[in-house]
Amino acid sequence: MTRTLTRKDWLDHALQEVASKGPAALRAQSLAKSLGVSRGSFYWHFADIDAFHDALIAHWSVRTNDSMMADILATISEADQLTTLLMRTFRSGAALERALRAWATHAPKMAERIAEVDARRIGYAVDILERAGLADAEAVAWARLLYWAAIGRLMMPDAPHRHLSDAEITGLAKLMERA
Amino acid sequence: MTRTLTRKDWLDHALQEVASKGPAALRAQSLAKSLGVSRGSFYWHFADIDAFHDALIAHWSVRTNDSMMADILATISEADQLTTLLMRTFRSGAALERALRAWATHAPKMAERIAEVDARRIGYAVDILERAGLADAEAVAWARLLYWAAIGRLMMPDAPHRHLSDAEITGLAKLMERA
DNA sequence: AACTTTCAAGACATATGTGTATGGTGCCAC
DNA sequence: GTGGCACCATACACATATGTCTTGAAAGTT
Repeated sequence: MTRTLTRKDWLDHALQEVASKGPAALRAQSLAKSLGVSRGSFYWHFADIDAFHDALIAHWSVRTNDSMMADILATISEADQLTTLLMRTFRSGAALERALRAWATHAPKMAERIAEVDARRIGYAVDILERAGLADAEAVAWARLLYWAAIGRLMMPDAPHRHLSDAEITGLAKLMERA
Repeated sequence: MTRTLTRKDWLDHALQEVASKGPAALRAQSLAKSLGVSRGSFYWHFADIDAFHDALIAHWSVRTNDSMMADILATISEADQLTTLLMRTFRSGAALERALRAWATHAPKMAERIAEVDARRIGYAVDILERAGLADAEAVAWARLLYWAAIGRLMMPDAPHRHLSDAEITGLAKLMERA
């Protein structure tokens, strides 16, 4: 029941819109219409479209990094950490991440942040694999391969297979342990 | 030196544009401008934007399926077929496929064709792995994992790593054979 | 109560997009 | 050589986008 909109309201709403309608929905007029306000509000909170995009990317970036690490570190068993990471990557905000990665293909600033997130996640996967006993080079190779597979799966268009079951994800983790 | 443009000219040019500028470049006016003609030509060759998109998707679909299969079947050694498939997927028209997959995230018709291409490629990978001696279930699991990794790698934003060397791809193929 | 700040509406200029209708130009057939 | 067809330009009506400016309402401040 907020009488007026905040900067954060605009950014949160934009994330919803891009997740469901794609990067083309990230327009001042389109967002204003779906929010039921005029663009006067938009141009009060943000200097222009570019500044808005920058703010949106930053908003998503901090939210993603925070939530992911907290979630993984909260898992009790060390053996389950890889499974948790995989699940988190395969599942979390699938539609949003899919849309943002699509956007990133032709939005360099978004691409930078995505690259940061990827590097962080892969690094964490390497840590887990090394603690599980894999040699350095092998851990890196496997971490990359598994992470690429996670992203590739995420970007696949055939919806019925998009969400892996817990069993399938656990199976992937076990498959890796055999190497 | 064609004096006038053909339907195919428009489609080929559109593929170039979407590869370099993204799905947002698939507009009649934008394409006409970059071709140095007016939209009169566009609306003579195509009924409307939707019909153009359909034609573009079909154009890409046949081109992709034709070239991929011809390329793979032309490889001599059976042992090299997996490597060829991986290379073909990792490399061929990377920018175009990246852009079209980005487009497909919010264009159902494009998503359908992408799904067809994916199914075909994965099916072919399964064949190769089975001929190499893997059991049915394992061949399917590995084919999917490797193909997802290929796509995930393709969609990664950090450019310096986008193109895998021959050695890295061969390494992936070998990594799989150990399982 | 008067004043200021915060937020949003509305009008305006301009750019870019779609789609139609009409007219023009070059080429080929006959 | 003229008639017809294929291809494209131009003009029009309309929708949607950005960004600026002016006005105004509602909340908080003093």
